[in-house]
Amino acid sequence: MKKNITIADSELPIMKILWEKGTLTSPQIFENMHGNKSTLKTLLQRLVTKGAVTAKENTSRTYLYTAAVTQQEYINSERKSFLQKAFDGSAKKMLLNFVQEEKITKEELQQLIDMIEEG
Amino acid sequence: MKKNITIADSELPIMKILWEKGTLTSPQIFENMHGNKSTLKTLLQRLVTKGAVTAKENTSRTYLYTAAVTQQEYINSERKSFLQKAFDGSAKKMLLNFVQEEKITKEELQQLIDMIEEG
DNA sequence: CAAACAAGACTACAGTTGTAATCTCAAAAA
DNA sequence: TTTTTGAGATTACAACTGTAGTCTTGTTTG
Repeated sequence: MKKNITIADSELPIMKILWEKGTLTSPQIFENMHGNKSTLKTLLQRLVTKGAVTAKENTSRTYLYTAAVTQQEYINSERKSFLQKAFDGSAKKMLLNFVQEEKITKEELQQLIDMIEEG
Repeated sequence: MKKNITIADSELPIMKILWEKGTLTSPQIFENMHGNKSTLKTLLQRLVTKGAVTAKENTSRTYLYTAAVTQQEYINSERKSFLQKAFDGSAKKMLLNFVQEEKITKEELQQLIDMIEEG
């Protein structure tokens, strides 16, 4: 059974950097970010503990950090959770709602259809 | 400034019943649900404390509960949060992802366009 | 009226989250 | 070599969550 790794909102910025840049040392991660260093260290630590990020020994006393959960896995998990909570799991209901709330235009829908047809 | 009321996952089933049925007593809420009664009481209590549900005195010692946050408000809040976390706030990116992941078909997109055109 | 019932109030408790300070100690700098 | 630095480890702590038990007391039942 695969354990369900949850990425907290505060931890997400770190994941985004790792998804974008690949493998980095902690200073490299942090220089791409704002916020209190101590807090960031804690969040990175937690991600490692959870298994969302792997830490491979680099020089003694430092590590190279890499995302162990892919962005698509994260998105899939968030999508499922969102659809379930707000639309009983139905992507169709959601779409309808987005259209009604005007978060999506007819033009955008048409572009997608065109995209699909082009393959 | 409006306070940001957060509805926890465990509390959502109660909200869903209130959204569906309107105003109910706690026994009426609970008879529509599964789960430990004591836990449900706690969750209902928390919803009242948060202001997500209002409790109007009924007979002495009992209340009538009503959702104070609408389902659409909840959905909007979840939508914003989901789009932000997974797609930098872009509904378009999300749609593209759904199409790629085959959560939405060309036919469904076409139906929506037709719906918009009919008004 | 006495006993049982139960809605709501109060208490409990561990895990997660957001936020951050302090401690350790090897490596870099002076 | 002595000092400084800083990555990582450890500790802190309150709010929120998930889950559930106990206490109070008015109401219902026998």
